[in-house]
Amino acid sequence: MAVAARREREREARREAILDAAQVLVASEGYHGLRMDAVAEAAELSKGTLYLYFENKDALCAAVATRLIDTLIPSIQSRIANTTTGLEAVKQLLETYCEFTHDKPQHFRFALAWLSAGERMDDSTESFQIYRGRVDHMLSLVVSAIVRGQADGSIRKDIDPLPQALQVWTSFLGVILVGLNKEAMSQRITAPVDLDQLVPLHLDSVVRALASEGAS
Amino acid sequence: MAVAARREREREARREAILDAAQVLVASEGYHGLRMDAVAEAAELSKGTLYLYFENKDALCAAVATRLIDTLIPSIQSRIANTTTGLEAVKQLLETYCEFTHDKPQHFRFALAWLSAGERMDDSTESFQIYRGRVDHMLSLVVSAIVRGQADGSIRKDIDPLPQALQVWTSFLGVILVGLNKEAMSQRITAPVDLDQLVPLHLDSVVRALASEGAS
DNA sequence: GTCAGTGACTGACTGGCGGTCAGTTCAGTT
DNA sequence: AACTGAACTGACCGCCAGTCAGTCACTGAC
Repeated sequence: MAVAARREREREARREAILDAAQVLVASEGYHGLRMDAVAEAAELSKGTLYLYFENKDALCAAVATRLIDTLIPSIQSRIANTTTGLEAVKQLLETYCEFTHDKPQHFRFALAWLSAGERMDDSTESFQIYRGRVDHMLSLVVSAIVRGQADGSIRKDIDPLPQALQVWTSFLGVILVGLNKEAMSQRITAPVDLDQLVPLHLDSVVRALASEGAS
Repeated sequence: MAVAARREREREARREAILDAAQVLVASEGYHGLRMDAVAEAAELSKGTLYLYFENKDALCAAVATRLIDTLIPSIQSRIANTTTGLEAVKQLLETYCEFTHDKPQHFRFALAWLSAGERMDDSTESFQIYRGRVDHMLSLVVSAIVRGQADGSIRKDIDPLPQALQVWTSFLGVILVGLNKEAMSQRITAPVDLDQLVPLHLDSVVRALASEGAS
């Protein structure tokens, strides 16, 4: 039955088409602005069809986020490969992360910040489990960079890599979250601050906190 | 006309009653779980009446958040007053902040994290402007602690207080955000990490990054 | 060639919720 | 007693995620 194989391919193509449509819309409208009707319209399908491919809106969003992270991880890995110390690797990792968020702010605000969203989100779907796997993977990159830094002496040895990696990650998240929606933030904070300088500032803080005493 | 004065008091009391009801509900249901019908029910009013006191749901939420922050600020100020250095003040400030979030996680997750919410929120209401004022105030406490630390030598002099205060604040936000909903996070991250240790870890990082070279 | 089976797709519909507004109530005024 | 207006009400509206009974196109068996 070559038919079944073709059907499978076609199905996968449809799924990708839906993801394409959703990705464009999520960038322009944000998560809450994303309408399933609009996705259906953009994908030239009826709304009901979307639900044959994704359990619900959150599952669709998780799949979009997963695809986005999948473009980020290889970049990070290649950047890390060219570093001489673990501390440098952490720095490169975060910088790559930043460049991506700078390129496609809406996408990554969504893909990464979503994780920390306080509000209810359906995390029971298969799509979400896959997304979770990607996040775990990114976190593991931070952990191994720290471990490597401890081995080569660039990072303090009195820290526990896993919790520290989470600290680095989550604090970065906060900075990115605020830095990404400058327009809204400048409405919400009176202080005349250029939010673009926030990220390098934080990067510097993280490096200072991780570096071994003697390191430059 | 003593009548007008009494009316004004009664009106204020109603407003407070609505806020009481909303505060309880926002703690148990979160922002998205908060239903205006439920608030009306809890306040023993009809839904329409809520809109005589608050322009919309976001304005109501901003007012709740403002009240919560108003309980936090005095505590922070008294804690700061008893410190010997600016660096110590920053530390105490963040710790106080933490204790409050630990006591009433749902409340402060809402009150503080809300600011950084990526999603659209009506920030045009008067209630929101007042809320914004409180956030500015909290931020200014961080700024002055840093300035003080630079004066007394406990904090590095090569940093710009305002952006650095924002960096401290926003990175803390990220950590708090994740740390607060441990249950959900443990669903979203496979790593076996005790999220409670995240906050002290971050506190330590912040202090290390701010401290002048020679300081202990 | 036909026809029953199968999977893809559709769009009208439901239910939940934020927000509205014409109408009711009643303390206070004249 | 008649009037005024502020407080309050709840039925109603529009929007949107999610559903489901029904249609359509293709396939493989006979």
